[in-house]
Amino acid sequence: MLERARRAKDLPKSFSSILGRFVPFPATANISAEQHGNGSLPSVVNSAVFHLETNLHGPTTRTFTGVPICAWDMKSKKPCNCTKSQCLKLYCDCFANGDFCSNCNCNNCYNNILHEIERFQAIKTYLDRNPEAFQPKIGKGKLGDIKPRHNKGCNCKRSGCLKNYCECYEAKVMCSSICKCIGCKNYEESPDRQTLMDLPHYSDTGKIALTCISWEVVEATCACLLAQGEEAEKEDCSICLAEQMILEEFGRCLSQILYSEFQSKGFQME
DNA sequence: GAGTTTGAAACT
DNA sequence: CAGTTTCAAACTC
Repeated sequence: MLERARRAKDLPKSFSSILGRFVPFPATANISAEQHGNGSLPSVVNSAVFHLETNLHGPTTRTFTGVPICAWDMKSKKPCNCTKSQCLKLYCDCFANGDFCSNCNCNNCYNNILHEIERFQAIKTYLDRNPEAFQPKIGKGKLGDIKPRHNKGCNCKRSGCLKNYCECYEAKVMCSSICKCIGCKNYEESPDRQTLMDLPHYSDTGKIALTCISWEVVEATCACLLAQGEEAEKEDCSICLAEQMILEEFGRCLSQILYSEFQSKGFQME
């Protein structure tokens, strides 16, 4: 995989920029609407990447544990139910996480490849307003802090920050000094919080946290996919075949990633 | 499943 | 920047 990645490093910059879509925001957002719409990007790669994004639900920066250890989450993306936002506002979780909508229950959805111009325009609008609009909400906290915290803090008034209405609680992080919540019970020594934590549903049983997907691994994977896309173009393959080749390459990369992960955790692989 | 509550996002 | 409205998710019944 690394050797393939090294070869792919020599690819033209435009390829790399479009595959930036394969890594989470804000890298995705670096592509302007003009760049995207000029038709110079390889449609084969473009379309395959879209399929990867929509069918595999990755990448996403939101993790169930609230600790964005890696960009990809094993958990499937939760479908949204937007009715009025066209899924192009931050109300929409899919859009806010940098995902396309897929298998959602939304109405009049524009958060898909069919409306990419509108989608990119919306992204651009938000980034102009706030360059960190698509950054993960849970960050590491102040320099030197070990524990993660909500980057903006919450403003809860009635939930005591012990219900999923609260973004801190939902992300399983403590409220911090930047929160403006009233009647907060979401702090380390809180007896109410302790009671909730003792309930069985709180713990994430059966989940596998991927810790091995570093940026280097993501980059290497993207490089492999690019190499495959380029090869497909060189051989003048049909779009369908090219997509298949890229997807198969992705499968191989994924296998290797999971293999390394399981090995590092001491699981026996068949 | 329908209705209510909640708080973030958007708007004024 | 503060107050209000809109929105979608969480929650309750």
